[in-house]
Amino acid sequence: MSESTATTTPRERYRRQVRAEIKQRAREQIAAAGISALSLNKIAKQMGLSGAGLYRYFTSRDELLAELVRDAYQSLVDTFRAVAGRGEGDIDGLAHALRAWALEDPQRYFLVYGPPVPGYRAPVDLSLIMAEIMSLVIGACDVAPGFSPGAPHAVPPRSEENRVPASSMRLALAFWTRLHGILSLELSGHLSGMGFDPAQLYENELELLSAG
Amino acid sequence: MSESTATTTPRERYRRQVRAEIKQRAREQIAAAGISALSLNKIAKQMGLSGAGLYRYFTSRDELLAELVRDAYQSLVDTFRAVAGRGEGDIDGLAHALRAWALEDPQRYFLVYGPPVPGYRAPVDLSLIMAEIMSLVIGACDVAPGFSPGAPHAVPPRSEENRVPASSMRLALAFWTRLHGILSLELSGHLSGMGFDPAQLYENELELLSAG
DNA sequence: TGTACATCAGTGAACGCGCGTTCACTGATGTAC
DNA sequence: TGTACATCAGTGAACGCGCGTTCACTGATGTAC
Repeated sequence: MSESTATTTPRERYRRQVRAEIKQRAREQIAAAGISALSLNKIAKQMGLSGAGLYRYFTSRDELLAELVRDAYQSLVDTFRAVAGRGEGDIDGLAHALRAWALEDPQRYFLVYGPPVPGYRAPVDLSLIMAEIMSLVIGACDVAPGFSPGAPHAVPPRSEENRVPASSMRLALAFWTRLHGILSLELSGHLSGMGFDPAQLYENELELLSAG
Repeated sequence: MSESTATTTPRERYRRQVRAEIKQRAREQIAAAGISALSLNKIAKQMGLSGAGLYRYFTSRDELLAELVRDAYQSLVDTFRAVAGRGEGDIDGLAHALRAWALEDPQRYFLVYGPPVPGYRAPVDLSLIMAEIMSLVIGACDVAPGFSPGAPHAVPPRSEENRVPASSMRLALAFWTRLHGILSLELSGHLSGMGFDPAQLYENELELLSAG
């Protein structure tokens, strides 16, 4: 009645809702048994739909999978943006957000940083999201205290063409590779049973990065 | 005739040869399209066998896959052993061997360090191999020059019970996580197109590790 | 050296299965006048 | 408010496919005496 301010019709709302539920079930399947276990028919069955019904919402399994990957990227950039918006977009803030994001859903992490399907080409908008992620990281490293992780003859990226100082770029790379090193080993189970806490290891590396 | 010194019968030799070829084709399939593309029937077809014929050599697809994983682990420990045997088993030697091993066959790398199948339990002998790999790394870090990657309140593994100094352990962990960080990002394509050379980045981190 | 038997590689047909996807359709919901 | 039409969610049957795996079998290779 007086809810004419809604920009979406009931049908649109319903559609979005069903799409969301499909993706949710898909994520659960992937979390439970890996990407190859993703099955449209199983999702339909879980939702009480016929298998064919799903094709009202996704034109193919590949499209669904592509959207899951997209969402995974998007959720990381959203997380980083939120942290930055709260004024906590420094090295520490981003690092803790990254770890929380990774642990919250390991399969989502691997959707982004796991082994690529050989021959798969990431669409352009994904590259843009990745670029934004990196630029947030570089921004955090830009205002960080002096840090020199490189040896004298280190070869940083040629940065004369953009305005990122070489030292910031080096710090950003160290940030990114070191933290992902811990996360990827931890999430693939290669740090467990070694008698120490991965979280502490993470904090260790983080302190080194924050205050060279 | 006079070749009675051979400990293997011709049949055994042939068997080993065919098994090796099956595994080789399997590796090629995985390298070309990922683990899920591994198909016994396709392998058989490639070799001019009927699909059923393969079951003389592997009792199931899972057994084949398990052997590939085993071989992957084994090839890394063999590589490390060889380097150590040549007297180059220091931090530098192991690091370069690790990188060469990873780049030589990225899918093999992911077989070991990629996303685990949720619910899969590694057999005991794999744990032993992993332990040997880590002990070679720790050994290299043991004789390395003084290094303190940890902040004052770092929490290294409790090492009173074994004989690995805490500082060696800390160095070994930094070695392992930092190098894998670069490798896993590089192999999943997340360092490309950023205008710098991953190999140089690797050398940078390595120098930091070798000479704190 | 020759014969009798056991071992083993490999075949071909068949199994059930679950998959993604298409198609013609029904019935409910929304829209225009 | 009522009628005529268009839109769209969802069904059910069917498609071809490739998969892993089993089974009874043939024929070649090795072994024992």
